[in-house]
Amino acid sequence: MMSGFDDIPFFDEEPAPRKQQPAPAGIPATGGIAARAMAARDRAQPRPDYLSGLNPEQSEAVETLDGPVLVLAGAGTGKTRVLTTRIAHILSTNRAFPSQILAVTFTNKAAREMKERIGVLVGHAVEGMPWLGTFHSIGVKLLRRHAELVGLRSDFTILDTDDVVRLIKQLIQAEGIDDKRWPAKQFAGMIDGWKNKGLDPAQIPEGDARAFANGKGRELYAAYQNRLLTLNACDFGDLLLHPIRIFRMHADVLKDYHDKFRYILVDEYQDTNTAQYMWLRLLAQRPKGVPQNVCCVGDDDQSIYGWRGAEVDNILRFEKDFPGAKVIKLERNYRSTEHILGAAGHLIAHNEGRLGKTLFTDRTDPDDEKVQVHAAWDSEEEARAVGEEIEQLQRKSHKLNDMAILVRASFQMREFEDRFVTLGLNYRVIGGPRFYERLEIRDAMAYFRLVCQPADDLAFERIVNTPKRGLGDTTVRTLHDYARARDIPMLAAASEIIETDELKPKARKALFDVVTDFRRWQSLLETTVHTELAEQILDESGYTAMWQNDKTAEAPGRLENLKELIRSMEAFESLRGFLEHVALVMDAEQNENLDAVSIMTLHSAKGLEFDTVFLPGWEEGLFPHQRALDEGGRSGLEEERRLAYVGITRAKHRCHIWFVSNRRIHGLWQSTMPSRFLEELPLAHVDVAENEQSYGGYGRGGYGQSRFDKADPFQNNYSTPGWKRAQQHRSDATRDNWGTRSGHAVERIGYGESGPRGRTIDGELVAKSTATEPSRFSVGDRVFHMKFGNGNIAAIEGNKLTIDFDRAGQKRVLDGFVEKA
DNA sequence: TTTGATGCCTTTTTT
DNA sequence: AGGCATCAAA
Repeated sequence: MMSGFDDIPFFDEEPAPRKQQPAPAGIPATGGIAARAMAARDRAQPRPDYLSGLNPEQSEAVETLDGPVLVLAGAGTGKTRVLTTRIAHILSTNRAFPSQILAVTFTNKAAREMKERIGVLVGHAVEGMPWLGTFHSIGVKLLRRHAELVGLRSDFTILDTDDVVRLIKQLIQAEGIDDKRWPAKQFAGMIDGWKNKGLDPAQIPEGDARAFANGKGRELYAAYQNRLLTLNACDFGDLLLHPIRIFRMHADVLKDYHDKFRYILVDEYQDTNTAQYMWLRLLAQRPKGVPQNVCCVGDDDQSIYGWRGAEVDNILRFEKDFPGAKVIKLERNYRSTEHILGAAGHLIAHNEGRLGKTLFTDRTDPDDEKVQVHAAWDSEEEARAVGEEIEQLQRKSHKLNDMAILVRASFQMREFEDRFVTLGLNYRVIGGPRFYERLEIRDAMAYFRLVCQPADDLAFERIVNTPKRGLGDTTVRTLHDYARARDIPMLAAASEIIETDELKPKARKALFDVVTDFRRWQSLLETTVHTELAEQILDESGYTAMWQNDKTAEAPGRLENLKELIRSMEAFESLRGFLEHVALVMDAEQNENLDAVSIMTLHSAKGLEFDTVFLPGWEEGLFPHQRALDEGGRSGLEEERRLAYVGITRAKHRCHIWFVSNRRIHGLWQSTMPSRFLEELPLAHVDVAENEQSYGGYGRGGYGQSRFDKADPFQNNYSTPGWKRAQQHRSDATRDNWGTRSGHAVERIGYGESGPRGRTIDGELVAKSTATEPSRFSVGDRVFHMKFGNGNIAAIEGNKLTIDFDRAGQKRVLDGFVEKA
């Protein structure tokens, strides 16, 4: 949305067209004679090693150092290489010191990777780059320096989502608002949304403000911000917003950073939200005539985070924001086969409002496989068949590490996991529950936080009665009120209140012990090695013992995690340093060295590549997701399509797409239609894979007429009444009409003899949601099926029957297709 | 405090 | 459907 920027005075100032002007002192001359001289010097010298091997566009992106540059880097076009080489180039031409480069990424992973790769190019110099990091980590660094300008102390705490929700809940209750009707979590989401847009409580739209808690939205938001200040705390959004405030209100501070950052680079620019954009504009802005050496790299076709506030618009209007910007497109792809690029390119061409790139590759290998589209009866069969293919590849000595299953929604993962467990296939789920989000880790962290930052009331409340110390709600409430009345932190309140007789003797004693413990730990903070102190805290507090005495199945794992936590502290110098790391880096490294298939969502796959990629679940309603359609309309659909594009372009050599005709969603069996994206794939690069083993020998005419003898399953599915109806709403007939093809069956890289028992076809999309009705059959019944003949029912699941057919073997069919024999 | 019941939600995720 | 979280009651 456009909200926000236009009323920011600072941005209204149109930068003048760039013209040659003497550079102010302290900034290297970048135009005119000096520049030409430098360019001449550069030419005179042999091209440095790191520049060789770049294609012309990449070179241009690396060597255009003056003025704004937008690099539109398609998938697999060497984006990271350009970024890292550009930095190396800046450093080795002495344009700037390492500390004068601001390089921003979105994730810690990306930052880490960039640092490593720059290290390879320039060696130790990378260590002198303190301003390479995520928006948030750089934000923290800025804020620690200037905290007092926004009313914080520099040792402020960073709250994570969980803390924020609990805090908001308290505020809602304090206002006397029903927290059932107005969930804290929802409000936390709203605040997050506002902060993504860079809005203060005073700036939020009236409508938004009224939408929550009978119009108290604005007051609550303001109360929340106040509470954060008293707690000396920040949420993630503040890590961006506070620096923005500081830059706006203190021109001298901003000027310092303008002088400092000679070069600014931003990765994944298409993912920036409004707040990040404002932050960046403030830093990149220069006095008129001074070049804005800002280089943003991104791909509008890979913008998949609109739902969390990313503004594709930021990348689309770069040239307006930075007049005179040079736009460089990287379209030469080094990752995928022509078929994969062809399929992806054709798909994404259905989006409007693109900057327009077409990936190409020189490689043409007749052996390259087209993108394969497969059909399956249901998700179970889908998982089984994918498992088969993986084993097949494995037998041809492909590494599991080179394969990935990319799903739209995480509930799809389970089916694959189940199957792989059965097969004994190693797999790795990426993006599951995070280490630092585990209960025991958060508890332990709360102890550490409170030792380092006694004002951290959230931490205090979290652990004051963990393990159980008889300090229940009543006591905590009393303490809370006491602290609030005097405007002091709860730990401080605790040490006061135990001197009084406000509490019952039992609670008083327990609280006394807690206070004493924390005093002792605090006194050890400077003198004891932090890992030892941490261990000591967990032991003396009784926290370790609590889990040791716990006989539930998870307890040993939790203890193990605590050990792991202590171990991971070793890499840090102090408890404080560790806390900061955890606040910002919520992920823990996974165990590498294991050959395993990766299972993850399409979102978490961005930036990765695999030899073989499986894309299951391409069905209307799931992908594109119904909710994206309902809530996002056309742009929602386009974002889904970009997601599909991201999925396909992850593949280097093989890309296998699946759809099923029946899927269980929220416990109900639903018949599904193939995704419209399938229809948007170009015939030239896609094959419809047909399982040669389909029901044990159809095709040899074993079981009478099957419509599949005449046409592929797509024609069947696609000529369903429902599908046709769906088509009518689409204006232009699609260019790729599967229906024009007849009888095409792709030679599968075969399922061997041990392959799946065969696809139960029956594409008729008539499977009504009959699952709730009791089946009219029972196990053991003798039944007749039009195609498979006679058989006995082996099992019943809702309206799905597993039947042992006399001639066709075991199949699963819908009960609508059989009758009692 | 622990247990049992009830109600709710169910796309994607970073920091 | 089912899993989880929260809530009320013992």
